[in-house]
Amino acid sequence: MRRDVFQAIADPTRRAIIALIALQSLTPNTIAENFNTSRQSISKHLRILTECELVHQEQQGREIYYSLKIEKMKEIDAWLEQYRKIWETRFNQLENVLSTIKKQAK
Amino acid sequence: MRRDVFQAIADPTRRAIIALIALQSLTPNTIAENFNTSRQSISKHLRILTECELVHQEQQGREIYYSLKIEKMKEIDAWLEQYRKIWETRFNQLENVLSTIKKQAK
DNA sequence: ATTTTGCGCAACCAAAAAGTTGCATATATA
DNA sequence: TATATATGCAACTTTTTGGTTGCGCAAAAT
Repeated sequence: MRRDVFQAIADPTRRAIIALIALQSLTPNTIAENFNTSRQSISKHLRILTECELVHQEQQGREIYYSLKIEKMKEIDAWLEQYRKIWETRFNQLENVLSTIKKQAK
Repeated sequence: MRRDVFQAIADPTRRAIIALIALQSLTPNTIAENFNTSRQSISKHLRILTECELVHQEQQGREIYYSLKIEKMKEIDAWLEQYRKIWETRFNQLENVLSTIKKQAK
């Protein structure tokens, strides 16, 4: 059972859940109301998100509030960093080319 | 058949392929040499990456060179942006709290 | 011209994932 | 106390995915 952040965000429903609980804690039922799927399937997605340590649970009476562990999202950001470097370099190279052309035009 | 960038990067082999061809174009055979899986399975991953428009193919005789379309990676970056805003805001809030504590300490 | 090489594609298979159904458990409420 | 509500969990089904095998085709090498 692969269980990492990349796997977690691969599913569109999970990305939508992430977006929902990014700013406020919500219960499974409330989350499920936003989708046209069953509570149980949302529950399953929440379990996966929990296993990936992407969400935090807080029991309050018989309700469980789920919220996003935003720090975990930084893992994706960190992975992306290497590619960000590449596209920035390419952009700079393009800039150099453009400025060279400019100079030659004078 | 869902086919988006998030689905593409969900598989560790595909992430490794992306890393491999990020800086230089490679043929399927060369890519496959870096893994202990068959050429065909790599070929299949390349097809998925192509369908997601994450890679670019360039035929050269009977060889096909694959390279990363780095711009596509920016889609992930764009998606991440909304969460980056959140964690930066939270950091600033923490900063405010800390500076308030500092002031009170004086 | 024949053989080898690089590749994609389709068919198949096993494993995993997504969703459903049914239940158990704990907390509220009447 | 009996009932309703919120939830997790396990079993089952269907769909998707990753991988293999076996082709066919075109380009290179012999």
